[in-house]
Amino acid sequence: MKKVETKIDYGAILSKHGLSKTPFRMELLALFYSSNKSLSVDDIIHNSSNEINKVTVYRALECFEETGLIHHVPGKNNLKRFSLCKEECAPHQHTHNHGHFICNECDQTYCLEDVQIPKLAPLKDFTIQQYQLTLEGICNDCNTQKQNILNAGF
Amino acid sequence: MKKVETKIDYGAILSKHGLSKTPFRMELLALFYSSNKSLSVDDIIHNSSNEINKVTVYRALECFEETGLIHHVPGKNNLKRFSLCKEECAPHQHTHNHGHFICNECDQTYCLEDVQIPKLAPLKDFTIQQYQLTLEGICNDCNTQKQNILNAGF
DNA sequence: TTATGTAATGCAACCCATTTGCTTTTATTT
DNA sequence: AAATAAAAGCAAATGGGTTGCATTACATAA
Repeated sequence: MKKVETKIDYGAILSKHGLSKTPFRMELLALFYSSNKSLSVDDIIHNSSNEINKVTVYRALECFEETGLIHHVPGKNNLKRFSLCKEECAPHQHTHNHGHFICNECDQTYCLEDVQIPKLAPLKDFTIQQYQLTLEGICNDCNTQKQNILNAGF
Repeated sequence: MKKVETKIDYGAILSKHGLSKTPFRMELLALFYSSNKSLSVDDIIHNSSNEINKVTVYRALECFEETGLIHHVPGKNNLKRFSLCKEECAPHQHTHNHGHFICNECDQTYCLEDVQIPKLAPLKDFTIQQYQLTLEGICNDCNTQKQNILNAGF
């Protein structure tokens, strides 16, 4: 069976969200689409084909988030991390009802699209606006890596 | 009915955890025991009776956490916050299965001891070590404060 | 396609929480 | 009280993130 190549028009997506389609932003969007992991500013800088200023990265991420393209996820070490919004998110109104997984080995954050957060009863002392579920542990990438090291004979 | 005054021997607690009982650490421990909120480094410095160096605070918090006296909680603005461990926590092995509430008004973090996180089924791609539920919204302190301002006639 | 307003980039410098190295002081142990 | 270990203090560094401003690239309409 032939695999369907879905070509994504990143330029169109940017335009639709009122953003200029610059080379860097095209590449950044592509990077988000091609990664199942979240991205930090460092990840982005290291994965860019051209030298890119960190301020530019921060500002692009800010715009992307404001227009509903990406959302920030909880991260290790007080580090900013962002993931693609799979569902349609309105600008300034992200509604992500999924959990997140943080790997204690590689500090990566994954979105758990299929882990829904259970509805909560209202609390006496607090007005809840939103809530999130964060799991911590070891991701498969790191697990298999460790396994390989063990098998190598240590 | 007479309220039972439970006098806590902070010195004994420190010793039990292998820590020297210095004036500052005694006071710090007392501060944690007397607060139902989490504490930031700033909170601690402002609530200390003597001038205290921030490095000292950071290192005390580190020790306290390592020995299982306190645990760090998720905080607003990438700020470190800590809360007393109510349950017994082993050193290097905190097991807090309760939720946390972050107030978007005062940036305070509260431990929700009575909000248990529902057990999760194991995940295919991840080994879960622990998980936490973080709520966001407005705490009662801030709510009533706002109410008072409204009632004042604005 | 060229002019023009707007958005994006780059650079330097800054902010501020947290960390590190090292010395001095204080607490604990013998 | 002396010796040892832990904690506190100080100065300086680290590093993620931000701001102001000048420059360049993009988008739109003439």
